[in-house]
Amino acid sequence: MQDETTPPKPYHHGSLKEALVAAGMEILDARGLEALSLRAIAAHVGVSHTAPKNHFGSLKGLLTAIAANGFHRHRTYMLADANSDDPKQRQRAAMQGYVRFAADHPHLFRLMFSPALCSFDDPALTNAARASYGVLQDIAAGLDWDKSGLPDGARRAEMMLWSMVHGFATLQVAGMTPPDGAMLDITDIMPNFGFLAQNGTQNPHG
Amino acid sequence: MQDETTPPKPYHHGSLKEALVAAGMEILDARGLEALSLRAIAAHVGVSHTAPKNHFGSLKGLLTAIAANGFHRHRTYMLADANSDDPKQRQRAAMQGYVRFAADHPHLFRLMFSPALCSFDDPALTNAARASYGVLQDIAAGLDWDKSGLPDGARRAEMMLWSMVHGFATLQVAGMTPPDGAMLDITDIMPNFGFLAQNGTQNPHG
DNA sequence: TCACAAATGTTTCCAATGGAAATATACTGC
DNA sequence: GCAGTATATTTCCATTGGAAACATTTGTGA
Repeated sequence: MQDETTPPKPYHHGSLKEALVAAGMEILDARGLEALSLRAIAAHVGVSHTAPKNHFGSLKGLLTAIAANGFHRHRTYMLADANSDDPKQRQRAAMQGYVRFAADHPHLFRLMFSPALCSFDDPALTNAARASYGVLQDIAAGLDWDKSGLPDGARRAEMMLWSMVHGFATLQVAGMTPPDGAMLDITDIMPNFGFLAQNGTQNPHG
Repeated sequence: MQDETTPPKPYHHGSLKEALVAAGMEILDARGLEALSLRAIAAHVGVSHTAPKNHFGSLKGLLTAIAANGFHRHRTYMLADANSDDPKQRQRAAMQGYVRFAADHPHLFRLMFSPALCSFDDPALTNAARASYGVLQDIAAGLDWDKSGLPDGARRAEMMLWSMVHGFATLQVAGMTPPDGAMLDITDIMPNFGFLAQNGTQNPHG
């Protein structure tokens, strides 16, 4: 009963690993994190729900690979305007990229910061996450917000910057905006640290 | 076969609604958000897994009630030192309370900010969340960080404060601390806004 | 007091999920 | 060619949330 002109579906997929990650991304963006089941991903590729086990061990392993891929994209978003001449512009772009990524891929963003879903013991994931964090580190290094005299200024600067932008993105993804709810830009809530200050069109007083 | 001295378990619980919420809290703190199933909560109280439906409609309804209760506790944490004479001390205490709540009840904290798990259409939840947010609003109102000249300064001050403290708490709950990982205090990463500056023992340079 | 409705719980059943185990098929090195 | 490994399927199972039918208690109005 097999049509001879169309070759039968091969038993082996050939690049199932990559296909599963790609399928997961599509499901995430199209139907959300709650729809991202092992069976749904497998069905999207056209394999049985136990096939992924050979490549990822378990659902958590697959989600971990998806999250790692997400961190690569995340970093790309932050480096969007990395070639700009103006360092302030680069800094602004990185912050906005962090938030824009979360807005464009809210479910992927949630997955990436859910240790219950993906394993941060996996080197591929931790390396990707660290690379993404590195962009923030570079920015924080150029920051002179700290007049306290406390030690560990660099680490505290990073944590301040990360907390602010991550909190902003997280709350936005969760749909939690202040009561009256108009959309804000991350650069509009940043204090003036001697960076992000001369905000061109938006801040004529800089 | 029923022992006549011990009355048989009554068919009706009497205060199942409250008991289920309390059971959920205990499971959250003891076994985590992933263990918080409808059946687990019901079993903890000693009723069938369909009994909660009469009071909460569905699992999501029950989780919503638990989250609402969580926001009340959250607010209590933030108001821990609300009677202090020093306004700076009150502000510090509120920030630290926000973070301390997340550290003490990480799974409850995650639940409270998971719109996929609990319904923010429920007035009980939104009211509790708003009350908690009100504490932050009061603090932000006393903040003079904004020299930008942009409009909506109050709302942006709130969002800045909320983003920073929520991001810090969220990252901490997710186990994401900067690479070298020593624990920081939220007040040690806050910029000097003319508040939180004179940090007594920790900041002799204030 | 009694009939009857409403509220509260239970039992039973069902579909969906992730995973384990056994099996089938294809590739690879010798 | 042929054994051994890698890849994928089929089958089975425990767990989960929910729907439906039924049981028990409580409340209400004549």
